[in-house]
Amino acid sequence: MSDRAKQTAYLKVKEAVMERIRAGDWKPGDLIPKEEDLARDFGCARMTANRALRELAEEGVIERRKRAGSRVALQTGRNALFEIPRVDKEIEATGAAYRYRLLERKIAEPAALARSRLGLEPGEKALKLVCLHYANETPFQLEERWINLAAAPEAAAESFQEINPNLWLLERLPWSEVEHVVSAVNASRWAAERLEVPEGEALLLVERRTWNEAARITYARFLHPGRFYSLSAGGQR
Amino acid sequence: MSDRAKQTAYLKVKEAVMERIRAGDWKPGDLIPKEEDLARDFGCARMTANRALRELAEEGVIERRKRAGSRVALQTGRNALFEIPRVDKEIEATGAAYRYRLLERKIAEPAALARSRLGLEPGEKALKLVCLHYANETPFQLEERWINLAAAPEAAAESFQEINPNLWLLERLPWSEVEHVVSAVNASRWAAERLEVPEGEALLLVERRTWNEAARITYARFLHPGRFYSLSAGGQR
DNA sequence: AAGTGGTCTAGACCACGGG
DNA sequence: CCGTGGTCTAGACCACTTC
Repeated sequence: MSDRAKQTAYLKVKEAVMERIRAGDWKPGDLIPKEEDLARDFGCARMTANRALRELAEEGVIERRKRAGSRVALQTGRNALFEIPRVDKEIEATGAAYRYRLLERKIAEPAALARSRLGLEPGEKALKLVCLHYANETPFQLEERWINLAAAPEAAAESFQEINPNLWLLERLPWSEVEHVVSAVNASRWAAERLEVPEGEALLLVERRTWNEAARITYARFLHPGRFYSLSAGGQR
Repeated sequence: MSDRAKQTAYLKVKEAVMERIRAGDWKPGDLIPKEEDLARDFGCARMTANRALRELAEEGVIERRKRAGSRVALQTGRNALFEIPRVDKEIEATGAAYRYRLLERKIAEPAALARSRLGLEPGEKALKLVCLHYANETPFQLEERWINLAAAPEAAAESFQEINPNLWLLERLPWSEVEHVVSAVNASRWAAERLEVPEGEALLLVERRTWNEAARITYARFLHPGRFYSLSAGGQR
């Protein structure tokens, strides 16, 4: 079940809020009490309530906006278990400097594979982006991404010169479903040149599809040279 | 590009610490200044420095222990959460026939890498197994596994001719922690022959470590040709 | 035993953004 | 405009761990 260790005050608040959400007292989209009220109710300082809510927001349980207050996140799913990896954070977590570069941007009809992943009809167009993510000036990830303009029309107006597509999407479109497929491929000449590895080198390919109730949002292929992912899971449940 | 937003004090501290780490001033294992000192140096409150260090610890950049101080994390790469393990029986789930074959079984001292994964001292021995898993008579997975005999002494009496090590372990030893590391490698001649693929073919390598409160149990390397993993995540929990 | 992180408080000012 | 979150402070006590 959940933590019974209600020793620290901010955890008490956090657990209590989660409990109300779990119980259905506060449903997705509902406004929850503001920090000040929570602090009063729990007899703690506002900073304590703040930390509880901040962590819940980081975990995706609630969404917060100034002036508008905190609401239970719409996506029923807990991002706590399945978070979308963020390249920039992963890289910075290793102590390396993160750099992003856009290689290509065009609006075109996707090839058959990408088209089916996005659920588009033949003839429909989408936004294609190709970009490179560097860790300390070394290519770390080559990204090939299609964005469904029907789901994210604002993308057509974004240059993606400065912000990476993943961040841009995360900030704008809530997803409710994600699928990852991981495989290994030999580097094509095209990929090898960009990743600065020998042709034929084994690359880790991660394909990701994201969608919500309304539409398929994006399909992306990430290519990584060498070692990459570390998935860890504790033994609960 | 990293954050230019040095507006907030705790981010200033965080960035500054990361910068020192990146620059190599503070190397993995090094002690970094304590909160109090950082607060003084940056002219902020200790809670502000605390938040900076707390976030760095959450991101895996540093490790903190009471009384012992904060150190630059030793492990350079990790992060990115995914899902919990999967079962080998998924071959059957695809409708293919599953077959298992033991290729090798011996008790020996593991090489350095495996030894450290199992947490053994030089000279200690462990049980090594090599086996192949087939889907419809096609090699699907090549498994190289070390079992810590201190944690699972019964394994020494099991032939593993008929039952695959994963199942055997699952039925006997409850694990509380699992770690997976996924990467891509080019097929060595040895692996290529057994998997019946060309040498140099890109293979998906999954390393798995399993342990419980008492001891490290097993370390396994799984090699897969071609496509392999499919993780999907909706909302649950 | 003592030093360090972990947390807490009761105030405060600011910035963003909904109304 | 003005309420809400975002952050900050200058103290404080506690808990854990190493010494």
